[in-house]
Amino acid sequence: MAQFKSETQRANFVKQEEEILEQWDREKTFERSVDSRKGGEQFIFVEGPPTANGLPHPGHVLTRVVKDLVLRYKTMRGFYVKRKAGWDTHGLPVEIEVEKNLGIKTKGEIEAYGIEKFNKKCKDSVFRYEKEWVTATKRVGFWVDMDSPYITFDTNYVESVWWSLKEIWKKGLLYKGHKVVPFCPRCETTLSSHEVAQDYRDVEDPSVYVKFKLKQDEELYLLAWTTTPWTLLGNIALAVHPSNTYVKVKLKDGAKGEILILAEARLDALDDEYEILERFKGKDLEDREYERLFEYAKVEGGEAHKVITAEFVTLDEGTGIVHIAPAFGEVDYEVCREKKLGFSQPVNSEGHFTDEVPPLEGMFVKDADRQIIEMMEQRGVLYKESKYLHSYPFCWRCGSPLLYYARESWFIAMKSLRDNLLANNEKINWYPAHLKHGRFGNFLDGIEDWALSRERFWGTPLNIWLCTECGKDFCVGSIEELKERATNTVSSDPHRPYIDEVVLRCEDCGGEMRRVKDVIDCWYDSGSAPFAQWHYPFETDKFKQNFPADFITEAIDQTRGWFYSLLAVSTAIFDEPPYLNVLSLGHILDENGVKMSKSKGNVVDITSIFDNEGADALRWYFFTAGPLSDDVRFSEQGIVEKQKKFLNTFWNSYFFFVTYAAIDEFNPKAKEIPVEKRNAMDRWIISRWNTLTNEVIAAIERFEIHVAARKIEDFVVNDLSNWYIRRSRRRFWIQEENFDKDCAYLTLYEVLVSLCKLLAPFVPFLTEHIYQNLVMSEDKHESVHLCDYPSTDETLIDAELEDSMLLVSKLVEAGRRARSDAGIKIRQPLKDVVVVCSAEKQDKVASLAVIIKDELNVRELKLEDAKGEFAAAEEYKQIEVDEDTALFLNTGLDKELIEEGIVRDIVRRIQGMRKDIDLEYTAKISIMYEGDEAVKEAINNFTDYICGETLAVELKEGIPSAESDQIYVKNWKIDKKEVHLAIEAA
RNA sequence: GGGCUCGUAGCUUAGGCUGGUUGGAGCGCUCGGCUGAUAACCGAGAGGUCCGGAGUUCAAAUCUCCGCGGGCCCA
Repeated sequence: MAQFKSETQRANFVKQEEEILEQWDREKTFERSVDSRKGGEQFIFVEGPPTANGLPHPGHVLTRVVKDLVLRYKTMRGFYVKRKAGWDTHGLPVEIEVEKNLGIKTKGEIEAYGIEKFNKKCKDSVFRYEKEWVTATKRVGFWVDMDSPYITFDTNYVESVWWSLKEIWKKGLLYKGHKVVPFCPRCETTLSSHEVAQDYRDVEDPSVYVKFKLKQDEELYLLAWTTTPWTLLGNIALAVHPSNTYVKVKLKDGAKGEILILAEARLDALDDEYEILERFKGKDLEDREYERLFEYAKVEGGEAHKVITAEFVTLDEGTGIVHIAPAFGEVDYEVCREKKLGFSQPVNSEGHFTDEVPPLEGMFVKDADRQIIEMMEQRGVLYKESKYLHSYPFCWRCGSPLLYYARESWFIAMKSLRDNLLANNEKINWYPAHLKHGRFGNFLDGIEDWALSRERFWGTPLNIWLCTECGKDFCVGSIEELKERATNTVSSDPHRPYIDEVVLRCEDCGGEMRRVKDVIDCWYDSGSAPFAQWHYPFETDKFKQNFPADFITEAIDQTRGWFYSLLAVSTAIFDEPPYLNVLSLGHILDENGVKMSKSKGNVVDITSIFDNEGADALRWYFFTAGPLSDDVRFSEQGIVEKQKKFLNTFWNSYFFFVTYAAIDEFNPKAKEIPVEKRNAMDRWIISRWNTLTNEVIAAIERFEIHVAARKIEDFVVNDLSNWYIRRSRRRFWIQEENFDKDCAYLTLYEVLVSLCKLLAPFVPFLTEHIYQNLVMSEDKHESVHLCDYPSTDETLIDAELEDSMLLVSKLVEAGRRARSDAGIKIRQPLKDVVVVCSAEKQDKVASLAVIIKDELNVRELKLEDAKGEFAAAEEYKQIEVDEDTALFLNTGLDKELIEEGIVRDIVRRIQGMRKDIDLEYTAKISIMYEGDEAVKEAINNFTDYICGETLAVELKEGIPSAESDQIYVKNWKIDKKEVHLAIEAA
């Protein structure tokens, strides 16, 4: 039979991982691992699609290894786990990347360049870093099917998205309205909220207090405040808080004795002395009409210039009277819509005043502030003016101040689905749990309609056609329907500009129908993944078998991103939750706790981690760092430490085993020894392993990955390596056939193999490497990833034994402390140690007495009842272990003990010398020595012991003075005695 | 500005839900020991305003409130 392959003491993890990768590729291990579970219960996963137009960074790698861990685990637990990769390919970020490359900035420039060419570039750009993504994904060990991924620009995908929008349209949930969006007047484009967040600056704006004269009352003014005077041209209403107190005040002097109204809490805003004439609630002002400030702009669609009440009015700043301009503020727009007020838009799409405002026509709004203030002053409606410092958003591309500006937009009426969203959210398990009713639940509570359309180029075209004659809208739900209804040819590419050419016939009036020029928000694309990846409903089965998902995971920023868009789309169409468990991950910060970003230049290059420490070290670092929901301060040093502490220790446990198993030609298949026949150490480590397995599975099921990983690490480092193997070493060194040695081999072998399985989802490379060498198979490789996940054998858990061992380790600790206090090193044997404890503990200690004697290097262990009065002689050193346990160490020495101490020192030195000259473990040697009488006598009395320990065939006095390459000489000082030792291979 | 979350030794962290001996551990540091699997390990030591403040309580790292700082989302 095949022998275990021998290993080097220091592992080359990176090289091993690369070999494993090749092997997985060659042997299609991933495909086999999935296929082997066909017929098993499904565990459904949906991949949150990344965009491959930038390099993957550590955060992406984290989500990928977490996905991988859970999916490998579930697979090993017997579930059939399909893993379709996905790519998010549409959207503004892609367009911006292309604009940059083309050196253009405005929509006009794009149109001049040609939408066809532009979109072609977008399509190419999307996969610019595909190779890097695929490489990193494979390298980190994420098993996902990248050969047949879903791609959001695919015609099939687009068709499914169209179908879903038609469902929403049929339910009457798709409507056209206005949305106030941040708009860059220079780039002529709206900005996403993400882009807006990129450049907030503290700026000084004019702070103006404006008097609005109430109708019917002479010289009675409402005092309003604004920092954007140019928006006053679009004023439609003034808002007050319904229940706050407002006052009518008479200004004492310098201000013509006029009378103003403002919130009582904001009287500080007045510069003048005043007298309060009257107090009333904001509600009392409702519906009072006031005179327009400027008579220029047209007002359409409703009433205007009256006082309304609104809860959002605050008393933190201003006057408690808020100027409302629906064209320039989101809240303004909403409240006007609610109160059915009119709309006024005196500014064009480049941010210049239109001809509705002759004195300012053609002026850029921000530049008009000065002139507007002067105009107000002339009319006597300006109460006062000052400067105001606040943070205001700027265009991150060109640095222009952004304007908030009402644009036409298509909406999904999510507000009307609020209760359904909340009900579906109840069916979802959130990790961490606080998100469910915290961040996410609160967000759903205050949900707004989804502004779906984007006035852009590269995206899923909005599938709505409008009749140019009668204005009727029609939503196309499939390619087939499009072809049926089209009066001209339909391109096979559903994108702009081809789709823009398709003309339909209006069923009502026979007029021409043309498509709305917009594309849709790419979040809707990815939110459609559960069905669109299967081209539902055009291919039915696959979707039905894969919905809803059992598990998704992404980082915390996706709560209002993908986590929401999935729920929103699924609720609107199926009224079901699209996923049942969602794991939200923290972010990767740099070493100083600051977010990694390109602009700060602190993004860690993940490929160098792969090349230096390897994927397993990185994975283990992530899994043990802390709860997955917490942010991680990423440090390469931390990864190196994990490698040293955990991977090396695991490797060395394995290395120890194969090294001796090779020497002994141990064959695990030839032995079968029931656990109960093995010794206490064996039964203990097996019990510990079974306890561990229980804990690990429970923790993974709770998504407490760090708890599982840390428990395994503790087991490997402390229980297995530093206790079981260290304590059992001598059993492996026995040269002849021996039952106890077989027990040790078998136990260590079983634990290592089981550990490989337990650890396989965590560190898939190292476990594969070790497993394949341990589980020998001549014809083909078996993979650890094709194994079943281990389960606990409760009959092998011996709680009492685990307990006893704990007590033993405490006693050993105490004994060492006693030695340390008495200044007697461990190599010096001592006569006895006395343990005073309860009868119950005595039994436990007695069963493991050998271990204590050996660890403490004492000849005898005596037990005394705690109740009895143990009178220790003078030479006993006492140490308290716990309330009812004490340990007494006999520090008295006699000649024999001293001699043995010397001898053990000599053996230790010789072993060190063997190591110095790299002797094989099994090589025989000759020993030569020189020393004083005491040394000579000790050596003579313990010749057999020395020879046995050091594999010496000869032990003689005198070291040849002649230089020889064969002889290795070293001079030592043992307890202040000069000792010269020499060894030579025999 | 709002919501959520995190903040424990130089660094990484346990404990916190359920308040109760001197707040544990690892890395690093000092001293000593052990070592033919392990740049490993063991013993002792130095190192803590448990972010700050207030409150509840006989008792607060833990519960409550207000701040400060990091992160995310929203404005």
